[in-house]
Amino acid sequence: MEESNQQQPVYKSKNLMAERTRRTKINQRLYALRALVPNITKMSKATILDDAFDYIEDLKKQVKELEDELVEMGDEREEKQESEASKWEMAQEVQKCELDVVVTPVDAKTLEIKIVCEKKEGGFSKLMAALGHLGLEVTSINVTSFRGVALNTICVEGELEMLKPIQVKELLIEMVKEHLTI
Amino acid sequence: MEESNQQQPVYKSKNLMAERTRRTKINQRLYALRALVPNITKMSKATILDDAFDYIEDLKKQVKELEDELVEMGDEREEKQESEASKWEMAQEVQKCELDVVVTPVDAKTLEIKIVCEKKEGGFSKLMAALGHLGLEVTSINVTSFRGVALNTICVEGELEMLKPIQVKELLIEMVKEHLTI
DNA sequence: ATTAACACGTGAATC
DNA sequence: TGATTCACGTGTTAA
Repeated sequence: MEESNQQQPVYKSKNLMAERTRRTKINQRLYALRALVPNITKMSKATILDDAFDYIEDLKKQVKELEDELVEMGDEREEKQESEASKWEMAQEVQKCELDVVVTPVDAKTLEIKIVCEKKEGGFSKLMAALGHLGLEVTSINVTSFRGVALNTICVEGELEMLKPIQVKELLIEMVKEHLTI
Repeated sequence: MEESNQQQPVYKSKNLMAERTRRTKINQRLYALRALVPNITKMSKATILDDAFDYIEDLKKQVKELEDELVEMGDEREEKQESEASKWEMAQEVQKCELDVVVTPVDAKTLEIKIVCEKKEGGFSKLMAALGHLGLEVTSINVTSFRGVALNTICVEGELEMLKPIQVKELLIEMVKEHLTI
């Protein structure tokens, strides 16, 4: 119950409202800051600032560590890529060939390979070895031969980021030319 | 010039000093915070808090991005390590393996061979080579592998007068034990 | 002279 | 109760 006869304080300063809004503003920012900082110990103005300080230092440290770790990994990654690239270059020598090799990507890790070639003693083994050497894991094979012609359907899985179907095809053509077609 | 008769203010509150130290404390933290934050626009209390807020948000964002990037790289790295490790483990496990080799005569010249064994790098090639060495011509192969276990169904033709199914089986078991089970 | 920002002392509330 | 913390109104100062 508010009484009508209560004193209305008379304010001398003109900047009263300005000061009020200023304080409100500061407090708002302060509380916003508090909301942003986890692990608040005490909700005091001083401690809020203190925790914010520590938190910023923590974040700075984290950023620095993560950046260091990242460049480190980046270096390793580049090294690996480079080594694989050189491997790849070695195997890159490709000639034209009129064999029937079809490489079809199934999904991100799987290729379907169809090869029609002349059947040769030991050739199939070498084909398997070649696929293994490319880092491709054979998950399924179906081979039938008739009258000296072999029909190979092979499913392989592997890291295909660096091994595009067309490249696999060219490698296989070379392989087949060299070892299988005779 | 200070006069000796100037009024010394009389303070009513007892918490005057406490309040003074409190304000000093808050201001110290505030200035410390300001020193920690780069790109200060205006040196006002409100703006200091505001800039600190934005800065923390910025740092949080940076940390998150870096972490994501790192996790991504970490996954790739782990995958590679894991693949190589599994390869290594597979290559190391030589002894323990229960084989399942079934040799069934189809006709006078044809055998159907079923082999269930652990999948090994290059093992399949050796199996093919071994069959060739036995004078058996492979006319049909079907291989599927799942979780490191390979299921081979092979049809071979050859001169079987001297090569009974049971002998082929024993030879294959030995062969698989020696080269395939890994 | 107007304004924005600040420090101060004080009363009140909280623990 | 004392000790802390806060909000408030005010005076002051620099732009």
